[in-house]
Amino acid sequence: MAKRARNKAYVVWVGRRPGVYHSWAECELQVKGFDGARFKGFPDATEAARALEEGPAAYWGAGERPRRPAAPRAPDERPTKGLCVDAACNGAGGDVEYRGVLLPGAAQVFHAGPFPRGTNNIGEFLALVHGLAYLRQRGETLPVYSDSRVAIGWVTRKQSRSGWIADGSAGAELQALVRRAETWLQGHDHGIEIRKWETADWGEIPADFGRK
RNA sequence: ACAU
DNA sequence: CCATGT
Ligand SMILES: [Mg+2]
Ligand SMILES: [Mg+2]
Repeated sequence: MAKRARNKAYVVWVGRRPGVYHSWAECELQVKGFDGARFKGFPDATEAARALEEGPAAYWGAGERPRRPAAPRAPDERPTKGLCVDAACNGAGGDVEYRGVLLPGAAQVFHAGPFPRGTNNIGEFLALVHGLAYLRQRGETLPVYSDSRVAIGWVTRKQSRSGWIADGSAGAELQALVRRAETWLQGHDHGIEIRKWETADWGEIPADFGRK
């Protein structure tokens, strides 16, 4: 996997001991639980050092993000019929749960978890497969919506590509559920339409857990 | 970069 | 700010 351009240096303007740090772990010690802390990551130590001189004012936030999400761009086109699925994960390696919600109305029709030691993508994948099985069992012809490109991709190829599954670091229960989901996909021609939920246009998917 |  | 993925 092409690694993301990750921050390598962190400037702490306000914290236990202001300065430049070379790992998030070090930075976090200076900043976590420190009221009014101001800090930011940079690609390298040179940029971080310059930022330390300039002060935090040049770099907007103080750990605060916009309180409200951006407004949907096309709420008029928001789907009114279908099964929406979503997952929640308490950090990579944290607890995973997922659910499905039926439109119109957004009534919850299934929910599973929390299961220990998973990832966002494992949850999104299980949610989507559960949605397909749910619709198939009832002979429903509705589309399923997911906001996860990763999950849609895995389901389309009927196999997950989770690093946490591949190397066995996911919880045993999740490991088994993913395996079962893959087997189910490979054995059923569900014929259900899978659609991407366009969050930027329509707002959060109705199945969202609202924890962000 | 994009989606979470 | 972190992490999981294409
Ligand atoms: Mg989601
Ligand atoms: Mg969500």
